[in-house]
Amino acid sequence: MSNSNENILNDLENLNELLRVRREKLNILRSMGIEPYGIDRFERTNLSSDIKNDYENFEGKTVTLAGRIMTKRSHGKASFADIQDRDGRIQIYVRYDNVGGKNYEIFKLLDIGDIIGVTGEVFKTKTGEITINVKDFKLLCKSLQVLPEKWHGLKDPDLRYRQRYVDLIINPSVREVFLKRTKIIKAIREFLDNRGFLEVETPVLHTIAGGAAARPFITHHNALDIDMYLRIALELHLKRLIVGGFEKVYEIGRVFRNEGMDIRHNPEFTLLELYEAYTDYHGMMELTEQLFAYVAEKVNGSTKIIYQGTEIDLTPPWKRITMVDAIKEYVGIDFEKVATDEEARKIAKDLNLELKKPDMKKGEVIALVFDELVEKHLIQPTFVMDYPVEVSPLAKRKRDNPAFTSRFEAFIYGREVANAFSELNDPIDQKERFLEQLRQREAGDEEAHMMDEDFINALEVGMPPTGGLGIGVDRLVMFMTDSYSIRDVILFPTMKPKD
RNA sequence: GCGCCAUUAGCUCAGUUGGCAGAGCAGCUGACUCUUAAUCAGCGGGUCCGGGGUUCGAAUCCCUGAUGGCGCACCA
Repeated sequence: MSNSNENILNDLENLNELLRVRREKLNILRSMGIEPYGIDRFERTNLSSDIKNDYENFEGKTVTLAGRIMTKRSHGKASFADIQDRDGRIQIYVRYDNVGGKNYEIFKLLDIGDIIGVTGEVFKTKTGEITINVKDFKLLCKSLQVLPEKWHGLKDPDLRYRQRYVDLIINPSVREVFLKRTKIIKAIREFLDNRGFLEVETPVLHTIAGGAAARPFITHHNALDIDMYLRIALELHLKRLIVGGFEKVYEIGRVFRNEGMDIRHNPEFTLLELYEAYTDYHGMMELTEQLFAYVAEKVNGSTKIIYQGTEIDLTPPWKRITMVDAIKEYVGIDFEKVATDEEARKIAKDLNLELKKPDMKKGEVIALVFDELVEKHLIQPTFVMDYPVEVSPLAKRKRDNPAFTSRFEAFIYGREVANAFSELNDPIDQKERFLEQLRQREAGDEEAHMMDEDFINALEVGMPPTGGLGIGVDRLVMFMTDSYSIRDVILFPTMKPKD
């Protein structure tokens, strides 16, 4: 302990001047009998916002507040400062007359970034600023780092993400986004709880990474000496719970996909999945549009939002169109008239689309054409229904057309925001589809689904007709907060270490 | 993974044709008891992202590496 203190002192000369000065002040304060990290507990009577929002009631009253010093303006024997607590900033006024000579000297040693508690009387300065006339103050924490400057704040994205704590101190709009994120998640829970859904928790560590097509992160369990996967979806466990008789379940949880990163993808992200027995994907469409409308109304006060300058109307009901009709509408090609895989592949080539593999099936070509040429047009909320069975290994086939499934994805601003289907509950069909995925895996598709024998067993026990829905919570938050990048709605986005 | 761009004081940014490293804020010293981008006077502060190279001379040009941003690819 004393050794490390000496080391810190010995290092003073190697420190940048600004940092050295702060450590020197720390020592001076200690020599004056102030221990800057010595206070365990500080009782406040109010937050800054209490006083600012209700000045008439507080005028002349004595209050105790605490917060971080954000600006300091000293005028000889009187000083002003702004302190920031969780609800905002308020000005304090510290006079030599009021606090005494020694305390005034201590106050002069305080820096922007230090955290103090103050007690004093509420008044308005002659320029009209609501202010605390400080009678007594305590240093609660000395800051040894320098905060970014008051005009331009912290802009460097690298620093903002790596030192989010500084970003949150300096940039009020960042704090607003994350407060809203919390409100959104709370609103989702309210919405689902009110409809009788049961919130559950399922494993994050999987021995089979199922429920989605994605590359998983691999980790290792030492005691069992087996590799495990971080989950890529919640789906297969939640459906086991439907088999188990819960009937309406949801989970809001972190999933992990070992893929590229960009403005819409973070390696770990928050997924909402819900399953409801005895309904189908039409029920899920209704639920999806109601959920979005509820959340928007709750956090923004309107079902209309502006995203990156575009007004988006989330008011139900949303447009519904089948994938084949959407392609007909936006590309002018009618896949109902396409009979063979060869014919479908020729269409893709004529459209200058690159086939991901030489033997692509018709359904895969339909999905490709949709992804490449239709998705980006779907700005207003749109349900795209009836996905090809080849790209939907967990969805129920349409009885009148088994090449397609009772599945939809919802699109807003050209982005997928929800994925849902009538859940496949035929264990034999499910097993065949897993086997087909395995064949693709053998052929080199690392993202093909894995076989999950126990899930097949659950389906053999019997799952009622069920509708299931997945929503990317981060993307929902992006829309509600008008955020350009997913990193702006994740407190600590994944960053590569420096060096 | 590929391409483009960025990286200069704690922060935000200038830096011309390759010729002494700059400003504002922050900091320090002094003055100032209702200021609020406080003011006034003075002072200090640099691994110009790292490593190589070209050159009499490199923040500036070339090569290479790191991190970040954007776009593309990947992501049904």
